[in-house]
Amino acid sequence: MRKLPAKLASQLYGAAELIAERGLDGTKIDDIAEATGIPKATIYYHLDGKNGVLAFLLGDLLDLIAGEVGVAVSTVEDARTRLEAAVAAQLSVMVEHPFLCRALVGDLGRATRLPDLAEALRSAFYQPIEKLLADGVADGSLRQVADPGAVAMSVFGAITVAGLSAAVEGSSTGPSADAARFSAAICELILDGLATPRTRDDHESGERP
Amino acid sequence: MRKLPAKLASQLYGAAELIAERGLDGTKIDDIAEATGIPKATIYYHLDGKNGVLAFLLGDLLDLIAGEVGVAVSTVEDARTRLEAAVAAQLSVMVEHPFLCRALVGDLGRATRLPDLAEALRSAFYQPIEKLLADGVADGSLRQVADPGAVAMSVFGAITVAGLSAAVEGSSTGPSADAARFSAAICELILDGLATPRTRDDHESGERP
DNA sequence: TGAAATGTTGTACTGGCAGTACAACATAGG
DNA sequence: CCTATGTTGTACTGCCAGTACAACATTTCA
Repeated sequence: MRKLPAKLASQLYGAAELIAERGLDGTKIDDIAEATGIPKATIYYHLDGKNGVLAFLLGDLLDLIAGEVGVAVSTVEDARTRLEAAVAAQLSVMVEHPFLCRALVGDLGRATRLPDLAEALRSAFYQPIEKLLADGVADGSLRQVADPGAVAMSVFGAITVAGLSAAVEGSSTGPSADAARFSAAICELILDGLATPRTRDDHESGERP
Repeated sequence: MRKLPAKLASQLYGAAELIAERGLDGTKIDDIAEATGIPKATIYYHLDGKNGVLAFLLGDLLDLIAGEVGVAVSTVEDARTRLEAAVAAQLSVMVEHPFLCRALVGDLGRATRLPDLAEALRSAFYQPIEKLLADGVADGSLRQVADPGAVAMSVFGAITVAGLSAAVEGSSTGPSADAARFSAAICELILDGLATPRTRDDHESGERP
């Protein structure tokens, strides 16, 4: 069931929009066959049914994200700069694959129940961030926080939800402009915060009860 | 659908864990009937099938969240303080209803395709935040940002994903401790940001001596 | 009280669709 | 040319959501 021929793989992408639009449940195997031009029997020959189709498509997306983020993160810059690059990379891949992102969010439950995908999700989205935050504390470019795990999860949420919303909504300005806009907004938020300077000073004397 | 009798409503909650665990697809109507003690025919008499069950459960959760957050937001404090209260309120409801939260995230696609729920989702989660950010700029307790919509979406993501993860993971310390921990982490992040003070000065020309 | 309205439930059935079985056909490569 | 492996049409199976409906229960109110 592994190593799908390249031709079939590319045809399969034709199913992404369908799945994004109606969800996997609302999509019949015969619809997928028709939309992709791959006969039903052939789909079953290579893939493990509907879930297999989803797993293939999303696995690809996650690999792509993990790859781009991986590149963005492996520079010699300080962690803060790499964090900005990682945010931009993740958003850019997401915005360029709106159908896959919509399929992902729409069938998130299924995706997390497919063992490989659950792990791929984690390593594409969450882990790079967790690591960057730790690096940042080490190299002094990011603040030490009280609960790094919880903060990493929130940062992950901020980026991912923004990315999904960008992917879902589409835009007038084109994908790369979108990615840049969201990326700037997220970095502004997670790096500088929303408190006005006055309020910030109130806090710096004593950390918290 | 008409108004479900209170007794049935309370029994229906027995289905939440099932749905959270296996997803709505993996849950047969007969399983729901057995788990709740409500005969299948009765379920169909009152509700619109499986989706109806999900819609009822999630609708309830969203109302609860919207309600608590609504209370937290309607004080006379400044927007920043109210934002902290709203975060705490949302997390506390989420952590207290882990099964419903897991069902929500697992069947997010379905949920967003159920018209009432899509709107309820938006008004429970996103809108209060959007409003608070605007209020904060007005009353000076929060910074003006370049792209308020994108920032609101990210804040929404930070809170919601953290809440979901708290709900999914469960905890050793008990629900209210969890909510407090995450709430503190999120506020630290979205109010003060992660950049070290040195780096912050690089950005805001005349802010601090 | 009694009878109509409304709700409750068991049982039996239907239809749609995922997944399977398999045979016929194609193609590659050794 | 013969065997491996891949491709595809067709026909079938089994599961399960949803429906139909009749029998029974409870509430309402005249």
